[in-house]
Amino acid sequence: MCCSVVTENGLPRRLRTAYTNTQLLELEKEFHFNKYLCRPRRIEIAASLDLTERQVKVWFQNRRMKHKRQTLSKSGEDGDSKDSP
Amino acid sequence: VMILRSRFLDARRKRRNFSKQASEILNEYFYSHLSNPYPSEEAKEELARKCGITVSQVSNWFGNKRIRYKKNIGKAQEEANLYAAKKAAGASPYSMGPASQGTPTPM
DNA sequence: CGAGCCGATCAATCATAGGC
DNA sequence: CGCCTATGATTGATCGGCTC
Repeated sequence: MCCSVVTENGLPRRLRTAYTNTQLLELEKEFHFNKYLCRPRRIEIAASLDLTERQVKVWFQNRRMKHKRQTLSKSGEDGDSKDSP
Repeated sequence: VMILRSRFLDARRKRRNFSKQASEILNEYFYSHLSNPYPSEEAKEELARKCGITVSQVSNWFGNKRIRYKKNIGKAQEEANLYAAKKAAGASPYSMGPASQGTPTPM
């Protein structure tokens, strides 16, 4: 539905749309504001960035996962024996 | 598409290939579990320790390996399979004991 | 019953390392 | 030295399972 599963010859082909820097910048900005979006806000953002609600929803989910992972690695490693910038 | 991809200079991908030993360990596990190359979280942690890399890196490695292996099948993959099977038989890697990680032989 | 979230994975792509 | 392939990392999107 969202991404044309181009069945050019019977082979499903999902396309990974490349978001523009502007879209990513706005999404990041919003994410810093809230980690979770309410429906109205999602609709608003989707419209302003020309993305579907689903894409915005998925972007936030992936972003949360990424955030969790980064947080985990930063505090997850105890007195390891490594550098420290 | 070439003008807008700097990604604000992501401090990304300053990668370094894994050590030969780490690759050996990962490949041995992969080929000895070809029917289900999906290590559990615990197995990933153990592999990560043995390889001296992070669990995320282990996940990345398996993700890449599965896809790239699938994209070949019938190539040197067969050979790699034999190579791994031979090693598994010759040496005594793991092949079990997910909970018993007593790894007295780091190499 | 359906919507959103999480965790894992897929799949395509980016960017660099390494071999020739 | 440049070119080409191998390889690690990133990320848009999907899948199954769970919660509400």
